Amino acid sequence: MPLITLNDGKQIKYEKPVTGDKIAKDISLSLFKKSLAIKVNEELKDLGSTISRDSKIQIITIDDKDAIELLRHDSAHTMAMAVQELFPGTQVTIGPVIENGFYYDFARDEPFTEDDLIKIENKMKEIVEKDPTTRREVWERQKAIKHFKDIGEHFKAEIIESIPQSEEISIYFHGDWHDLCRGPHLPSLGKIGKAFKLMKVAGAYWRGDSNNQMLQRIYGTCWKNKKDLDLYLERLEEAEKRDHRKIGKTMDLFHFQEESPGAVFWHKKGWNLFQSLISFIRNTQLKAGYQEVNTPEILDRSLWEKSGHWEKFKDYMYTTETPDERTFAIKPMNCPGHCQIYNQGLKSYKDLPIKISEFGKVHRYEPSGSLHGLMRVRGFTQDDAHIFCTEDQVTEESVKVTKLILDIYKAFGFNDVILKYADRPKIRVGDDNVWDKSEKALLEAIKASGIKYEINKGEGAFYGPKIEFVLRDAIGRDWQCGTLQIDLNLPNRLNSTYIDTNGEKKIPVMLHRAMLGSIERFVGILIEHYSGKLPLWLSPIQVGVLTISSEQNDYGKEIIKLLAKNQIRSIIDDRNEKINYKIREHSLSKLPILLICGAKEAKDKTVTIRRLGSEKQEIMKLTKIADILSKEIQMPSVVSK
RNA sequence: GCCCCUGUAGCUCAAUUGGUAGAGCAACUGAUUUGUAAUCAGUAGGUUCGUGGUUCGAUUCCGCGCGGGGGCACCA
Repeated sequence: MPLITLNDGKQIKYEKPVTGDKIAKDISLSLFKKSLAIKVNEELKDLGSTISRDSKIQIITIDDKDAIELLRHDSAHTMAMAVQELFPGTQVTIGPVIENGFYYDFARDEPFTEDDLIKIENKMKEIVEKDPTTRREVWERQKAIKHFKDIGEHFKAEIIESIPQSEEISIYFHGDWHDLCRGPHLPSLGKIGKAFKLMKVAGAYWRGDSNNQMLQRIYGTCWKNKKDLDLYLERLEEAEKRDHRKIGKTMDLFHFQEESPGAVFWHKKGWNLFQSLISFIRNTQLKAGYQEVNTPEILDRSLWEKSGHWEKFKDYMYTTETPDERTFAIKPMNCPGHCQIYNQGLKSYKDLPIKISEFGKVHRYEPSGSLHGLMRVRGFTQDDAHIFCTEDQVTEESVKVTKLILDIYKAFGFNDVILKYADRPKIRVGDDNVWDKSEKALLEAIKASGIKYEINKGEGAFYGPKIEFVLRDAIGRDWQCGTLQIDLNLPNRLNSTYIDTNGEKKIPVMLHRAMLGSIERFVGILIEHYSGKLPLWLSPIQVGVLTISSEQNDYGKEIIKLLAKNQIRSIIDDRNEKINYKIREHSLSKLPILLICGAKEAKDKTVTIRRLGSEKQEIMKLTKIADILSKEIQMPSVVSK
């Protein structure tokens, strides 16, 4: 005799088991018409499911947070239905809900074309219009396997075989069409509404394994109403406008070319930006007790064998044979080099921690399909550092690194950061008690930061646990940049030691850390974050002096000389063009400060300032300008305690 | 690496059933000396990514290679 408690506290007593739709109807007919599903004791279920025990329930309508997932899941089914109607013989596999939408993976020999997508979307609209009702059945496992094999759905049969025995095999019917599915689903497909759109076709491996067959994945998006759909599409457009590849071209920062895929040609403005970042990091970490070094680009194969990288990554390393028949690898990382510097001379516990940093350029032969503008390249520069310390120092050092990284991010306006913590994997090196210590140290560092974090269980490196630093940009996208890893393995392999208080040789713990990660990639992230409108201190050109007519060209040259003396990066535009033309051109190139000088300014020894994004004009004395601008262009100062 | 799409002037894009390429912006030249987001006129600019093939003829159709894009897989 179930006693149903609604989320407003009201209770309804039923004499026998009751379905969700009955409850909704009993509350009000208008609610029933809107209802999409039911939450029973916090678990989302079909509206038609039966409740036989006392339960706390909530009727889910389009206004509930959970509704959108149902809509997207049903959209995936509708798409599969449409595909199978239009392209008989296509096998369905899986079709989950993802952020902003859904996809479904299909097995079909013929590729889907852009035109097919339109056809499929139209067919989906037809299906939604017909509004087929949903029915759930539970099948006996063997019967289900046989059924799906008989109708040629071999992937589905394989999925059923892998479902744990404890779970039931539920089949959902939408009208005549049916699919194996865990559910829950909407009462009928008409409830999906009209705010959906198919986005793109892509390849995807069956079960995410590159050894398996490649399937065709169709991505779609679905929202609760047209307005939300339009907002989403606008957001995509906005992201496209910010694309660093596009902005990088228009701002003349860098380019790529065929002869070196995945390698950046930095133009003078891009390189200036790049160097500003390095200066900032250099200043900040020198204050935090790091020593900067530089190690060889090319090192003998034997060192990589010793470090273990050869065995694991040799297919992704660039190598070179020299005339004396030696094999060298172009460094894919800096740590073995840093161990060599550490190893020079005997170290005492009193010397630790030793923090070795390098803006090391590394090369990795990344898979061709993974290359993506500055975000994934084959040659990149890390703001890398390795901290050699005793086991007792690990916690303190981890806390310091975490704090330093978060402070650095704040300087760019990245205040929304999350941490991902990955602990010991199944296959690993090192004693469990050292793992215990390392994991504890990292967790303490995370807790000390007060930042929210996620745990990636068993995802740590084979040599130690790690934290990854993920920042959220101005339009809400997440980028993984920094990393802090505890390494219990490499110092041992490369014979790094120190003498402890008892005069015994010990192996130090090594912390790997990068803050921006790849500088190349970070430049890309910044371009997209700021949409090209870089803060003054990062702008390759900070000030443009624009003359109104050629009469003021000498005065303009006087100004840029003054600015250069004060290390303000400036250019003069003394072309014979209208002021409107010059302003437009430099505004489009995202030049932050324009100093306009005409006859009036030249006479009064002033300039008129116009800042990017504002039409306000401000007149300033030439005697003050250097002072004011020098202050404004200062890079942020981070003192991390 | 795998699947699909794609590659035309410095940039953004055109070129009807296959008939050896065209526009805007930029560049260059000249005129204009200009007051807060495009002054006017003229000139020049291309082995249509490379390479084979089909064809009387290929930017267009086909094969291969390379690059780029969207995903998947990978990411020390």
